[in-house]
Amino acid sequence: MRWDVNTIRREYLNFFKKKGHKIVASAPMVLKNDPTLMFTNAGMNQFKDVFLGNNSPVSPRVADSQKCLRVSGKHNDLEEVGVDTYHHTMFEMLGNWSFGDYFKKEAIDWAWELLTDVYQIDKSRLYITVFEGHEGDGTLVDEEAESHWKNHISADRILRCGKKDNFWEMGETGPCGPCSEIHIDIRPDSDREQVDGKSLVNMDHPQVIEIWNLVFIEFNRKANKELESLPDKHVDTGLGLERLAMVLQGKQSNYQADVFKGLLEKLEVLSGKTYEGKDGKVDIAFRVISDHVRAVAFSIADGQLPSNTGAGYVIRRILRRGVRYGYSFLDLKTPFIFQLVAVLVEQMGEFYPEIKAQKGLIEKVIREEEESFLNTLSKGLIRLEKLVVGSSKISGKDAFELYDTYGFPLDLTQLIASEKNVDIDINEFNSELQKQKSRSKSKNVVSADDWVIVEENDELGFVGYDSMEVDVKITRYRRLTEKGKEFYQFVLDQTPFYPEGGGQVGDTGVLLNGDAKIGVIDTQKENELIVHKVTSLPNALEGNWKAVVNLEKRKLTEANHSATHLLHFALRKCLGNHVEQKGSEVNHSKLRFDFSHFQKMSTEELQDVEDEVNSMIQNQFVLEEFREISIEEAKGLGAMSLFGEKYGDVVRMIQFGDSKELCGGTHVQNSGNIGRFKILSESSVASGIRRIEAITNKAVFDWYDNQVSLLDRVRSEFNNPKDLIKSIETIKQEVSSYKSRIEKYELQEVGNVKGDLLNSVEKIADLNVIIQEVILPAKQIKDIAFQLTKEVEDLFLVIGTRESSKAGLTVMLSENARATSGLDARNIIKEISPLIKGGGGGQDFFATAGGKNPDGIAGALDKAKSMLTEVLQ
RNA sequence: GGGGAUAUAGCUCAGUUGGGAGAGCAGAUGCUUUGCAAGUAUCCGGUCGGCGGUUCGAGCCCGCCUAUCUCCA
Repeated sequence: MRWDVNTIRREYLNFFKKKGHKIVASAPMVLKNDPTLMFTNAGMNQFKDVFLGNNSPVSPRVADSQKCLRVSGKHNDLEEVGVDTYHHTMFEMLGNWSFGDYFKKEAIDWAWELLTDVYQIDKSRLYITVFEGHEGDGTLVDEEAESHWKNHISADRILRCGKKDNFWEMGETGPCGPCSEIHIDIRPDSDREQVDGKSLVNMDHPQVIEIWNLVFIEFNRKANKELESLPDKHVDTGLGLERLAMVLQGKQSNYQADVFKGLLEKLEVLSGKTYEGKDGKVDIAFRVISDHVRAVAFSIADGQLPSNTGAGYVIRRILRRGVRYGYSFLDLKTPFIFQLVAVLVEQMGEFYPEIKAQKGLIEKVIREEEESFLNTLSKGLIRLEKLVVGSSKISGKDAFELYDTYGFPLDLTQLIASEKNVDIDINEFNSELQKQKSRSKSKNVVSADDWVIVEENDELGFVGYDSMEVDVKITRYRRLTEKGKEFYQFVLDQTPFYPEGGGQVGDTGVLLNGDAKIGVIDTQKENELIVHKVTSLPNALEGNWKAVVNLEKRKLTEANHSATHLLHFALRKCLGNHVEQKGSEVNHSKLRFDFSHFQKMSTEELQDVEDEVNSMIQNQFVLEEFREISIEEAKGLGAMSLFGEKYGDVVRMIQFGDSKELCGGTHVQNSGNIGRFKILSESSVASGIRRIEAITNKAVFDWYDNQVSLLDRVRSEFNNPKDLIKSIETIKQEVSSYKSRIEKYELQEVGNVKGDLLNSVEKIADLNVIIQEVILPAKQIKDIAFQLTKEVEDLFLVIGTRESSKAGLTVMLSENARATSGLDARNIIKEISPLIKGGGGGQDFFATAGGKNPDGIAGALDKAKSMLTEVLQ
């Protein structure tokens, strides 16, 4: 095939390279530094700062192929993808940019040249749209663009369109401008003769579609909604690679092009079904799955594992949608999506080396995720079956419980319900969802009074990187009520106390002024304010105070914090770069570190990580602190930054050896000061996220001391053997052999007692009566009673037993005994148990009682006997 | 961070108001068969996640842990 997708991409980039463009790599699809956006959803994302003027471009002319992900927005709700043949979650956007360099003429000329000359697209199928102007904005028809187009195409193929389609804005405010789109009509000639393609432009026709959007950024939208002309005008274009491939390969649907062909073929093999390219559920399933596997695989390659939060949750939902369609319509009930990864790597691995490099990880993660979801599904199906049986309606509450507790998707519930002609109360479902949302929001209530100003003064904030003791003034205070208890909060003009942040706990310490002494029990940040929590108010707040940090705790905390950095580094080294910090908590006694990783760490891995950290400690790396460094510089040096953290332009970077992290916390001066590092546990906090808890410094030595003394005690309990393990194994073996021997003897004992009881049978009327006191544990008396009732007909059994100061009674009546006597075991127990000062109960044939008067057993047995003789007379 | 759920034989799961721990599959053995697949009969297999409490008696009720799943933020 002449125009396979890799050739199309290469030719595009080559074309613009020849026109003086710098070819740049695709930015990651998963964004980590933009709070407004989770995923790259357009080619221009990585140049946002250039358009905003915050950053200068690497070159005035740039071109690339950008991987993008869209899961929401116009025409691109996740639930719509796969239903038609031309929308995707993940797609590649070819783009060329001019930053204050060329403008409309070149952009238009080159677009035309590339499409018609290089790609040889039939000119008679192309249509152009230009902006028609907007009165409110004071913008006019984009005659400039129109006149350039007229050099290539006849005027009757150029349409003027409105603001909705042909005026691009980045946001409420900011850079914007008119755009000009190239549309193509790929319908068969017979259709084209009947209906003019021009009339179908921008009409959502699947075969008359936009392929290239050229945006001319020439205005800035101000906050008052007015437009001002930009001094530097930019070009931003986007050409969808998948659509282009469809056009150049002469196909009617993106999914018929080679981009998806391999995936669909593999899926046909896996499912034994055939993709026909129509609108049936089976075909939709084919499209959904082949689309979603791309999105998921690339996200994982970008380091975003499926999880239960944020971007990871979006990825999980995409993958599960794929599984769901395979499950429902292709009858694929075992993991299958992971098997498509190899096809994807084969096809795209050359241009996107990240998926090739991480193929194994991607397959493993997808497979595990599929398995766990299929498990969830099958459990949910069973529950749903039970709900549907004999009912014409599923309540919203039940549907919500399935969804919320068992993770069973609503659409599957709906699907199954509709198959069985059962209704679901969606309104109730939604209101349950709403309740769940508000439950999650409610927090524990803390009430604070207004601030009271003590002394007007500047508040300089934290100075505790360098000093642990500082002369300070209290500038203000307020009262705080927390769970019914009263506290006070102080703000100081400057403070050596580290406020909780970056996982590190707030400092504790004291404030001193002459004889006055206030204990600071916690330090926290409230926006930019550092507040010190104390339990009581001194007589006078004014004057000069000395703020003294609890040095011992701070030092231990620092050792744990620095160790956390080394741990992070060691984990990435031993497990791979998919490891990322997901949370941490560091105090003076231990450290806790949560990170992304897809499976339980093995003992060996834990040992490797621990060894790596300890060797970094032994290397005695001197702390290198870059207190004020630009974020670009820090990243250029390879500093680790955290997802979800907000960083300013100037950051602080902490380095020990090769470990470099952006961090505001406090650290030891030399990694050697950490002393020693020991992992105590490795566990899971959510799927895909593991937690390590560890200790350092003195705590490690204490831990070893405890272990050694424990071992010593164990050793001495075994009389200090040469081989302790062997001794333990021997003892274990002996115990189990004694256990089985004891059981044998007990069985014999039970047999003996049973024999004695059988010998004591007394005939009263037609009943075989056994009334005896024996010495056996309660459990065995029960066994005997059940055995005897099978072996002895017409049994009337009452057994008493004593164990130290406790007494027990057991009554067993055969069916016949109950019938003849009219007695109930429960009644007998009720009558006789007071004699042993106790009570009990049971069933009609078997009842037990316990009491604390063993001396009453004889009387109780007599009474039982007389109850029997009385009713028989 | 918060809500909900689950934990019983090697595996998948039942277990009624608290009253003698079960099924299917897997495993062992015998029979059947030239052999396999299958059939058939018998057997083995359990700290009912852990700790504590209530009770005459707890797999079941209560409390606290641990692990896993799931939804929300």
